[in-house]
Amino acid sequence: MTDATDLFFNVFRNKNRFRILKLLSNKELCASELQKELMIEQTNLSHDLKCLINCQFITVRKNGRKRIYKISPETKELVEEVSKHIKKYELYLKKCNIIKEEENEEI
Amino acid sequence: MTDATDLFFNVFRNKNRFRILKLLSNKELCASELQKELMIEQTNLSHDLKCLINCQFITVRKNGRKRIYKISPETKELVEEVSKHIKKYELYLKKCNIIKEEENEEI
DNA sequence: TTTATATATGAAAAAAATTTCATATAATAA
DNA sequence: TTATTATATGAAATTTTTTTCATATATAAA
Repeated sequence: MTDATDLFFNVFRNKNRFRILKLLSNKELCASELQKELMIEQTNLSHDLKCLINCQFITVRKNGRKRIYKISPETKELVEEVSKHIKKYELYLKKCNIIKEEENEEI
Repeated sequence: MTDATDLFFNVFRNKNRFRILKLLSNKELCASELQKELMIEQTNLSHDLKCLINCQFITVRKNGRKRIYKISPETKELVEEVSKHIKKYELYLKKCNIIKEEENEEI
């Protein structure tokens, strides 16, 4: 069951994890900086960071009592490609939502 | 909460839905043909197809008692790009799995 | 028309993922 | 040392997704 496709989506499917990866694409950040940006619970963020580390999508290094997170070059490239596509098909994707909303109105 | 990123992942995150899109990238297929290829439950497939139709990632047309599914050109391009990336980083993604397995062994 | 084939649907059950909570650890400052 | 800051962890609770089940519908063949 765990082929490359699964592994890819296991990590990327999560909105917060994807947002973390996008932030780390710009520069290295520590957990508290990520927390401030993403407005998510500390403990929650910590779980997501662990997930990303397990998958080697990001790496950590200690600096005082902070931990600095860094995205891997391969993952950075991947995030940029996916972001590009989401942006490119934004209108198209938003249309999907309109259809869903119309469906809900019918009920 | 429903921005383009969410919408994108809502559809693409599912393994079966992604496999459907990959099959439809090659040629139009009816549900029973998809079922044979994917080896998934009829009712299950039907639910996934509905999801993809709702999002306009695929379209349907009737032909006798069969329904022929067709991927949209934009989605086809998107699937190809993501597939290309998954293939490119296959080894890298598989490493993630090894790490997870090692973690499990420690327990 | 009855039967068979192809597909859809909705609700319940099951599984998986995410969030919350309570607490732990590690490093530095006081 | 003790307190504080920064982050991690595991388990329980919650939420979301997927699967299953029972049944419906639509078309064509017999």
